[in-house]
Amino acid sequence: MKITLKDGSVKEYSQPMSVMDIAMDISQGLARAACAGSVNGETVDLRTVLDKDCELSILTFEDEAGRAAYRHTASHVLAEAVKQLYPQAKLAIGPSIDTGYYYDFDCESFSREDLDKIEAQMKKIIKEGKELEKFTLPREEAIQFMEERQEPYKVELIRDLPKDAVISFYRQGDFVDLCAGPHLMSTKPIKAFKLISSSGAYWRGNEKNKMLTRVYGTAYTKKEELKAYLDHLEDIKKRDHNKLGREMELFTTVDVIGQGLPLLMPKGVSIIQTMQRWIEDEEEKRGYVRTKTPLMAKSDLYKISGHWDHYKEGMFVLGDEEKDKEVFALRPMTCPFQYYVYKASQKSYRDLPLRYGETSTLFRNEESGEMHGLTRVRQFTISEGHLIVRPDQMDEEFKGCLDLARYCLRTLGVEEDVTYRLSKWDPDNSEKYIGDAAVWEETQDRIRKVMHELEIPFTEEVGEAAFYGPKVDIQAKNVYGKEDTMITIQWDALLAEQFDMYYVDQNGDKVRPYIIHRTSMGCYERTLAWLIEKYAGLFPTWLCPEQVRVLPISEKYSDYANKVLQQLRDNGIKATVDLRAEKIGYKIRETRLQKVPYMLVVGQKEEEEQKVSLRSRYLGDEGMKGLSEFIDEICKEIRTKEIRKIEVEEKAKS
RNA sequence: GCUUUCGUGGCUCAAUGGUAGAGCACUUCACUCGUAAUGAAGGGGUUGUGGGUUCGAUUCCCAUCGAAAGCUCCA
Repeated sequence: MKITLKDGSVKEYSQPMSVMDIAMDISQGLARAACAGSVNGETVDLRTVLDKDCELSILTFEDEAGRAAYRHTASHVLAEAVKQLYPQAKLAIGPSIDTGYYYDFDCESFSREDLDKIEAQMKKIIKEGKELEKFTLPREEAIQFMEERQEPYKVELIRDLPKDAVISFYRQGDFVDLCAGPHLMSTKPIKAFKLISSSGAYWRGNEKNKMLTRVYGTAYTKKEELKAYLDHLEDIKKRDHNKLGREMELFTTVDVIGQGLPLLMPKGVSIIQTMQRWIEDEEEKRGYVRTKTPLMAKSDLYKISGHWDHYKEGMFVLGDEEKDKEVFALRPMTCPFQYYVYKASQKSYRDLPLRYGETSTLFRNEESGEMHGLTRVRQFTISEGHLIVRPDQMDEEFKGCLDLARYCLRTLGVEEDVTYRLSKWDPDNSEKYIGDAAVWEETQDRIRKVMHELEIPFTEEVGEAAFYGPKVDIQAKNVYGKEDTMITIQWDALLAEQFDMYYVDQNGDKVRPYIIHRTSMGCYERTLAWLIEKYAGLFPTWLCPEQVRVLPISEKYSDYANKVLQQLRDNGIKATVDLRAEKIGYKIRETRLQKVPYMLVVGQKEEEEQKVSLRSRYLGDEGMKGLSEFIDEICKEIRTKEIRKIEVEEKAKS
């Protein structure tokens, strides 16, 4: 048999060989690093015996699938340790994940001390360096085997496997786990691992099921890599918007005001205001008209829209249908309000497309565990818009929305940080949606076509659509890797019917328009959170709540400092002055810590020459300069929304 | 909503079943200063809230509100 290796070389063997044997034949080093194999592109266990010609790569920790096998074995070590320390614990599942692995147990929850004990036990197990042995059992025997071992979750998993599936197990010493693999040959190579945390998780991810205890861990081949990862976890906490945003006085929360109701403070408002003005102006350039519609409506409206049936528990309802003549609800979206703006007069095909925009405050009654900083809140403001278009204009208008969204992302400097997702309906769950299958398939095809034409890479996700249509969601990850929707563009061929919207075509017939629901940028609160984390608080100058601070050397130069300040403000620059009787070093330190991009130091020299000494976070001390020259430069930077690279090292805050 | 953890001056944190302490910040005074912390003095907490146990609770128990991580959810 001929084995073609990654580098193109060919090995010939006269008898069947396991992947591990081949690795050993190539080199001892490779055999030591081997985690799994890849045969004709398919990941296999090191124990897999090859008997036909094929292409083989030996996967190590450097390969994604190899890393997964390595960490999966670490999760088995975790499970073995838990079973040794807590024999009554029942095993559920324990896969590898991006950042490591986890294992779910049905048992008492673990404290940090418990995790430390488990870690120590894992060390012992690894030191013993037990071999992992793979074996398979027929279905009935597999069930019986796990029943004898009193593992009800494993029994359930086996019962759900296809009838003809080969059921494999891995054994290390006394510990046996149902597992498809692949795994390392022994527990010995696991060099650097750490249990990160413990939390609850529902069995099979269903909240109706029992809550199990999940232990998260990670594992690396080198101690330094593990340390680097743990340091990274500490580091990202510093950019966490929920911490940094409060520290920088962008927002705060107050117990008595309520969950999910952050208070935006002056600096936070400044950033949001800047973005809002920019977006509103940009939309106007692109032919949008603006509406301003009520924050609440009678229940009747939501009954027409379908929200009363599909989304009532997510709304803040004012009043009681049993007792009150009128029941109101705070709006969770703007759609129907703008539809009634459309319906206020009769429309011709010549009027379309109509692009309505509104800076719209919405209310959603999220469950108490869902709220988070500025990213999941109960009241938020969004650059919401609805385009009422003729069916034949739909593709072009949809493209226009994507173009606007991408312009916004580009300008904010986050274009590279997003992924695009086509969110489709779930045909197996059709009662969650309105309209029939044909409409859904057609609109999904048309969105796909648009995305291909624009050459935007995207993934597809079943069951993520709105109840009235499929959509393109633009997703971003926060510092912890958790994904959120930043921008959404939704294709709606159905709601016009619900609201009896129409236009009159060339023939004088009434025709249903299509609707695009879209945001040009995510909600302002969430976008602010995203930018805080993206820039670690060092926002591009045009977004900074304070762009320049004037620092007089002593109180003697207050008058000149005030004069400089006034000129900056006259030019629309967000500037302040620090007139306190402090030393210049102190004022500079404070200004840097508050992340103000530019400082203008003024003293005797500057006053005599009518200049300023510039110090920026970009280049540090830049020396004396004419004030108008500086104003020209910064105004240009602000006008072009430039994202300047920060060259000056931030000194640690001690 | 569920599991776990947490809640001490504006912020970061310390402490003990026996009348709460530090640093930063704040206020006042002195210094009038040249590129990351000038010095001194002072004010500020019924330890999230409400109960209970106890001679005594900030510490132990219960409830409640809020926060963090994860799960579920996100029209």
